[in-house]
Amino acid sequence: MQSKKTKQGTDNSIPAAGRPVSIGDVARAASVSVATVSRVLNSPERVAPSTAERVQRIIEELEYRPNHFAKGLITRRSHLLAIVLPDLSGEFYSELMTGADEAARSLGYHLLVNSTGRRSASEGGDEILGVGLLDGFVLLLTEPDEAALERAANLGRPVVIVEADARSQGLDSVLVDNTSGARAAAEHLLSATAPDACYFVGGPPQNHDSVERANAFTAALERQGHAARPDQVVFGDYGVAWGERWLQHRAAAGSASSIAVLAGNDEIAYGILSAAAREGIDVPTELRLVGFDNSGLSLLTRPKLSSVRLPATEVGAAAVEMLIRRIQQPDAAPSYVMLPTEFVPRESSAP
Amino acid sequence: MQSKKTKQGTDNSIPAAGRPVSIGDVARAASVSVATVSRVLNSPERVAPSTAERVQRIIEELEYRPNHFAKGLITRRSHLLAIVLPDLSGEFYSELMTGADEAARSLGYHLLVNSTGRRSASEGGDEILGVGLLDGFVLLLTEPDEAALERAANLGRPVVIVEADARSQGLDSVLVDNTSGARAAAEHLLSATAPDACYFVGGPPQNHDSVERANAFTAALERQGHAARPDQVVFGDYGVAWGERWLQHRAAAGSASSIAVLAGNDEIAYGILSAAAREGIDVPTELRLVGFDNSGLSLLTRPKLSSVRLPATEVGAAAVEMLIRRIQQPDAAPSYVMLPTEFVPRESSAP
DNA sequence: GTGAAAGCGCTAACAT
DNA sequence: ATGTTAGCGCTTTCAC
Repeated sequence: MQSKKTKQGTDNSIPAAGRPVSIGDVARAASVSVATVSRVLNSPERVAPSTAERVQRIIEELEYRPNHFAKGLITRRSHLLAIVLPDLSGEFYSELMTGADEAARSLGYHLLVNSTGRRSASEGGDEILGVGLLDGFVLLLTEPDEAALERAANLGRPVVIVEADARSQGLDSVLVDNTSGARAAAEHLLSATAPDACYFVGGPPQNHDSVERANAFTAALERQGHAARPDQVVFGDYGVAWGERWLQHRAAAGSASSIAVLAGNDEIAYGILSAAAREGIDVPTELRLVGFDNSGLSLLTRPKLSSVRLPATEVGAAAVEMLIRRIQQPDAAPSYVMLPTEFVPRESSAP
Repeated sequence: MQSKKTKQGTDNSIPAAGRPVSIGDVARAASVSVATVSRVLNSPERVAPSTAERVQRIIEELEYRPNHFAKGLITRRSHLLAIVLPDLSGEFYSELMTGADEAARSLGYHLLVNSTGRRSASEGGDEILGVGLLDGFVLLLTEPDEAALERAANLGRPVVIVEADARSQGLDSVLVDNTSGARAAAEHLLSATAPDACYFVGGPPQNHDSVERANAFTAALERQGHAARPDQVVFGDYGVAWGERWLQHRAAAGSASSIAVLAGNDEIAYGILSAAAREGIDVPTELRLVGFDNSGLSLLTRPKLSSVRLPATEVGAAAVEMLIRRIQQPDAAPSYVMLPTEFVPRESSAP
């Protein structure tokens, strides 16, 4: 306000002190209209090369930076995306975020990462969704949650769901296919170990991924004509201690040798590995072992841990790409992408 | 545009279809002026309780959501913050982000996390800094980089620097004090092991943290009247293999027993631990071991790894709090915070 | 306590 | 190819 009155200097092409340089300042300095400056910025082909160049020079001289609030007020676009997840830690999430961030950047968007603390992603979402400056959301649901999906669908904004099938709500979704990698891992083990000596030591029995991995394992045995015994497919949790416990138990029963194990994740595998070392069971000659997740841990262990790689960066990238596509074509049919996991052989499962 | 013409229904208190509900729609429905609605939203105490309540009800009925572009156009505030870091992965970063995110949320802000890929945080910053919708930035610099700091200072926007002292540029900064934790760890080792049998197996010699940790270690020995021999303080890299190499080397020389080791990070410690297991050296009875970073790894190993905890969440929270303070008081004197690391005793270093 | 009106900086018709 | 002008939705004096 006052800056209007306190304008100093006689050259009115120089903007008033204090106030940031506006498109009007540029227009005045370049002796063109604001519309032309706007065109130089947004559709340079529609302005004469000579003017474009001159305006551009002034823009740089004045260090003009467009006001995105004003721009967004009209375009209703911020080029800001949010990815909402339950937790920021964990290798899977950070890789996913990296992939998402890269995809966003390469498509001219920026990514707002938001953890919801302990609460469900959709709940926390409500909060961030309120921001209103965001063009769309990637929602990561850890537990399938129909209510959460519904809320997401009623957001009135573009949303992509990760780790849950949201087709029922007409939303785009991207999922991880545990089956492909688990199958490959199981077949790898079966290539040198009899089906009745193969084991799956899984994570929580309620966990969706855990069950999917188990099923792929069971199916692989079945394809060899072997119906898995109950003790061949067991569940526990995703911790090291469970893996240790499992192996100790088998060792005590004298049946921890000449076997092959697919673990529900790398931590379980690590537990099995260290317990085996303590029991004097050699990996991989006496016990062949494959983890899951292909975490950093799998490179640390001796022997190095074979594992199944999750398509984390790909998931992030795919989600963002789908989101941007939806922003640009709000009425396109919902798409559904399933990204494969991949068996990564290392020392711990060598035949 | 066309929605203006296609307004249906005779009750003109009902907003035209298609267009989002605006403050004007609310005003009309409540038979007040837009100014009053604005007041209800921003300074309810300045409006009569009865009107406030009525307006509030209409707001909810209509599910009115303020347009933050319009709001920001005037207030020049988005309540959006960005934290720019070189990499999204790593436990330290994710904890830091969690702390930052929580602090931001609790102060009414939202956090935009941005990785700069391989490039320096300040470089990548330029990109995101251009966004213009952001109220301020937390910049994480891994390598001290005077040029980057200068650019950050000339941003013309609130910035807080993490992991680098930016007082020279008049910027707020928050740092990790390696010394406190390293000192405590060293003293813990010295409490039961002679100074000439204590070792520091560090990370890269160029790394600032690495050197700080080494210096604190050396100083602790000195306080016991012992000047560290060259072989007592060595540098390598931050990998497992370096730890293994170091221990194997000592074992080959027959001097890997009855010693105490402070490792430059947990991975080095893990390397030392597994090599020790292979050499038949018991931890902690023959070799007392402390890691650094207090990573997830330290809970996985057997025995569990003593380590030094980095104040990751605290750093994130402090940075965001400082940033918000600066946004609110742009002319306050630059502050400088140093957060202590903390020794966490576990099994691997038990006397 | 409330309303009228003037912008904030920009884009997008519509003219020329 | 360029200029004029009318808003976008909101906050904020300034009156009343």
